[in-house]
Amino acid sequence: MEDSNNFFSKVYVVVKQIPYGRVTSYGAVAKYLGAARSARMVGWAMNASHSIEDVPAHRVVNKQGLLTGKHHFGGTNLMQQLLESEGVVVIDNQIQNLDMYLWDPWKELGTPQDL
DNA sequence: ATTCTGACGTGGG
DNA sequence: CCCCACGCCAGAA
Repeated sequence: MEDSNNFFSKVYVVVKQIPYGRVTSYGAVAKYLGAARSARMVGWAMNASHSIEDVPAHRVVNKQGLLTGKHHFGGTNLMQQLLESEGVVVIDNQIQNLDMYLWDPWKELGTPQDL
């Protein structure tokens, strides 16, 4: 648990930096961490984060802006409700104006030097 | 130990 | 435009 000072921990750090009403993609986070081709692990980390820390997993979607992991949130449309609650327009598990809500780690955090 | 799957992404046909 | 396969790594059967 506390030994998750690896890829998982990195993912949590980045995801936790996502501001309110913002979203990012698994691939973006993965690439930011240097594992551009391990986007799957990001999603896997989210699943683990469920029992570790308060990681806003609902702010992490696939590159299409589709709420692929909404099924893992417990409820059926809980993820969508959370996003809409933050001002994000979500229709049929699909984020509208994704380009407007997309949060780029490089743009906000800069280079992954602290990681 | 082996096999498959998985909250993805990209590329090829 | 749609379908399929590969890569990546970790965990479960």
